[in-house]
Amino acid sequence: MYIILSFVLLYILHLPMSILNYNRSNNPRLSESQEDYLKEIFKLNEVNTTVSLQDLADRLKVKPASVTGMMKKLKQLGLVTYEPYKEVALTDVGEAIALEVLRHHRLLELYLARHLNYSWDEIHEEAERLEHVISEKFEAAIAELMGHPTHDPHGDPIPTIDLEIPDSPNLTAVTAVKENNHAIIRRVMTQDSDILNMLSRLDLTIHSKITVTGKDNAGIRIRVNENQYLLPHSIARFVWVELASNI
Amino acid sequence: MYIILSFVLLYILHLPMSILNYNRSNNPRLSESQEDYLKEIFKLNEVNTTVSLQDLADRLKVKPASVTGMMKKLKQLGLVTYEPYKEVALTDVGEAIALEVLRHHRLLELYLARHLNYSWDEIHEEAERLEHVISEKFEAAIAELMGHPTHDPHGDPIPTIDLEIPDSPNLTAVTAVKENNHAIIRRVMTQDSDILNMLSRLDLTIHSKITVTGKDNAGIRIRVNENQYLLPHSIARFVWVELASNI
DNA sequence: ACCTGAAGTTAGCCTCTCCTAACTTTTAAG
DNA sequence: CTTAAAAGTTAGGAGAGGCTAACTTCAGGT
Repeated sequence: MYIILSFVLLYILHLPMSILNYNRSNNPRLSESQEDYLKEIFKLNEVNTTVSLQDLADRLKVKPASVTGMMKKLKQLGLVTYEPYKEVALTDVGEAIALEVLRHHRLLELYLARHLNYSWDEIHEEAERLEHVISEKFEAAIAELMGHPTHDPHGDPIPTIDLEIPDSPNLTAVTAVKENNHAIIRRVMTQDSDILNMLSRLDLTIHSKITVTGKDNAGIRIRVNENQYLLPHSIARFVWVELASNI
Repeated sequence: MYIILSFVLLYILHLPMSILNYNRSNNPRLSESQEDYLKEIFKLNEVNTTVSLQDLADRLKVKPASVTGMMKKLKQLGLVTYEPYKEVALTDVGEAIALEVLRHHRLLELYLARHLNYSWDEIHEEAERLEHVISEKFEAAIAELMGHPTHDPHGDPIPTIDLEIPDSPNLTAVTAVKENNHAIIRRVMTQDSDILNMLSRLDLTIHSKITVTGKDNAGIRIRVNENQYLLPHSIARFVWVELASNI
């Protein structure tokens, strides 16, 4: 009864229905698996133009057959668009849910680092489990406590409460920086704890100031705090920087 | 290989195997359901002499048939003792796991209250979901941050790292306090948020000092901070106090 | 000692998410 | 333009954890 009334009210007020969809608490509660699928589709979509089921299967560590099955279910729920043998994409509602989960994840990563003394190679795994179970109240509480931060400890943007992705500075791959140029590390696009751990042992973390001193086919040579390091391509490819004129 | 070596080492050193069992990280990872069953058996066992499957079914909001099924599984895993048509009890390993989950729960409740401004009627539900997914590191971090507390916001004891239940003061049911006697509230044995919410609106919370001013069959009359209230039996029965000679 | 109702069990079924194996469609290389 | 490899689908099944309905066992009151 109240539900019907709400719809009538919405119609009278000419409000877009979509604002309802974007409020996660109004959506049917999804399983953790389903949230993971949506989140992964979103992340792949940021990198690739098109999302293949194979990629999805690799990232989620399941077999392609399982992905096909889940895509049918998510389509049924109106969260993805998909036809057999075609690529997948999120609907607006699906994307909203993905962003909500991503917001939880990244807020949690920052919270763990700032308030519970986690190092940046430990936060991902813990946030991966917590992101599905925290309430809106928990989300609001930590966001408030941290002053509504815009980026997590890896430099990844944290979706706002309205599920917008905040602007990031214009970034360059560190591998593309010219010799003798200065730069500030702004984003490290991996969650591999060995790599993160190694980077921080070299004093390389978000906001570190570096100078590129040379490049060869082994990797890229940089100076940080008076120290010289060779950053192999296998690691350098994850590091994104903001160019700086001086240092 | 290393595993075999560890066992050999244990044998040489004559260490009891059981110390391994008591370390949860060495136990096979249980499902959230299984953890909930163990926790509930433990809590029922604290109150009743014997744990019936019916009680368990009620507490877990599940049908008795499901409990029978799970008991078989937990027995298989060596976590409970049980024969058809007989009562259930935890084994030492089962109890250790129950205490570990309870420790997570109660530490989380206190953490939410102290650090994220949750009121005591909101903490239980959130902790109920988080308790299963936090790591040992998370547990250690919040325990450390709070100075290894012994009791949660409802006055329930928090099992120590070694899974011992800390001593609590000798408590009396508030309904058993004599007229004109003083007492301090030390434990409120319910998680019902309506009741908790109502109590805190009356300034009744852990460590509140009260005086019993009268009793009749509607309930018990008390004074708190110059205010007089009637506490109905339906609520008073959850409140446990420490007797105080003066106030 | 018996009977009845409560407590507990069993069998069979459901949904969820994953799997394998065999198949079909798409794509890209020659 | 053909064709083989890659990508995706289908069918059938596993196991976890619920359920209902029908059954068995137990325990208390007369």
